Amino acid sequence: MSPNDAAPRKTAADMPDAQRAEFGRRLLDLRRDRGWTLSDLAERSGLAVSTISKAERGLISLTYDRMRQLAKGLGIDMAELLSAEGAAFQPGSFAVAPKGTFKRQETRNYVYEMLFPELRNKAMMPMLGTLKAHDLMDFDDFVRHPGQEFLMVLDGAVTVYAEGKAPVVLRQGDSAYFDSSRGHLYASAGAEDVRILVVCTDFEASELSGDAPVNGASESTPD
Amino acid sequence: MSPNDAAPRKTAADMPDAQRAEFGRRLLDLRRDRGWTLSDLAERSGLAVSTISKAERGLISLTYDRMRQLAKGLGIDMAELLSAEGAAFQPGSFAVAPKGTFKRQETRNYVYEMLFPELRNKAMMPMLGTLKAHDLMDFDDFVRHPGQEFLMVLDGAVTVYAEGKAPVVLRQGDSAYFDSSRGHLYASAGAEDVRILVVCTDFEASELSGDAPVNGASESTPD
DNA sequence: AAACGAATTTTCGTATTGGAAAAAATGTCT
DNA sequence: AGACATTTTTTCCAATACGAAAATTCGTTT
Repeated sequence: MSPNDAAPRKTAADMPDAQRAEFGRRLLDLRRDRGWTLSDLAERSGLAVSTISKAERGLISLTYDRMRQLAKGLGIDMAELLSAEGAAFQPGSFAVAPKGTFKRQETRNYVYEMLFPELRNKAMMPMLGTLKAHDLMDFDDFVRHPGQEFLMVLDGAVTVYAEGKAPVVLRQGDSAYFDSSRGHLYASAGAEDVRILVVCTDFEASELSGDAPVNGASESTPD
Repeated sequence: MSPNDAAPRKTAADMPDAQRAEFGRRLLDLRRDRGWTLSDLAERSGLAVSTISKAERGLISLTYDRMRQLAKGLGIDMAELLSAEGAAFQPGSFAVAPKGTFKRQETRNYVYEMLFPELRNKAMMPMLGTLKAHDLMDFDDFVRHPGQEFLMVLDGAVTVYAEGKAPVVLRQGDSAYFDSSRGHLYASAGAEDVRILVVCTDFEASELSGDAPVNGASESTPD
């Protein structure tokens, strides 16, 4: 392999801007919530003024050591510094989705009916799905995503394939719970369509960020 | 100020070794728990083998971007990557609960069927419940717990009371999603029993350990 | 013990972070 | 509006992160 063929180094510039920018905004908020200037935080944390400024604007990606210094200077722990990056789930939120109220979401193997798409930053992502009988699933690519997944069969029978395990058939009322970073795939197990409920955690917002219109409106009234 | 008086740049070498080393050990444990080589994790995360190796041994301080990549590759979120060694959901977990497989859990107002009680440290707590028709609910005490809650009506009609809101009636197939620290209560809305599925986040293990007295327990005990 | 493949560590060059100082922008007061 | 102080951003250079490849170590088989 000649030098020209070397894979380009993945640079910070290749990262999605949104995540770095969100962290920066959070850092800025934490500082301003305290009424501090960049100098104040610099003194308390031991970081340079310019470094903090650049981090707040998402221009640089801080190292672990620097983040520890910042957390200490802000009087918080690392989890808090990194938690709820961006907007948090709206306190007091209450939303209702009547049957048939969802946002359609297509993936390679499934069509999902996302519930409560208007609720930002949910810890859980509930969705309904129908698996057609005799659909050919693409077994070359198990689905994987960080977090955990709960499956309940509402109607029919589904075969659940989990990487490294024998397939298992679940029927109406049965459920499964698993680490969703493990490869997994669902398929109808019988002659009829299957109706399932899936609830996932830890979805990246960008994976579900489509702004398509909601099929019907659901009440969402924070008080 | 002469150049000799300039404050020396705080280098990574000046950081306490213990914290960086601790992070490195955690990263190593996370990888080994999965039975992965450095190459495996490198592939999944997009980081170089040598970078991961150096991070595990505390030789370098990873940037935020790189840590995000690692978390994604490991199938965990940032909080878990940075959390102190504590209880974690078992990587690769996969559990099936056939209909009727649950642990009974009684609270003041409800009797729940907890699903997957054997899975420790779940991000979600799925449970089924039956609300008896004509049950008298104790309206003096809304239920509250930190986190978020998803409700789906499997059969029948339920009235959902949320503090500060008008009651809303949900029927089979309807669902609700809300901040569970907001006071809430469910009651049968009709002449027949109601079957519901509830999935909660952020439960303290102690809240569901069954240690609480069945009747007479005060829901207003601060934690 | 030797051979071999796999896994990890080391090396070295490039890219990026990080800090100090200068420049620019912003805020306050008259 | 102008003067001045404060805050933030930009600039430039040194230090360190990072990746690819080479070297070393480790594990398995004969």
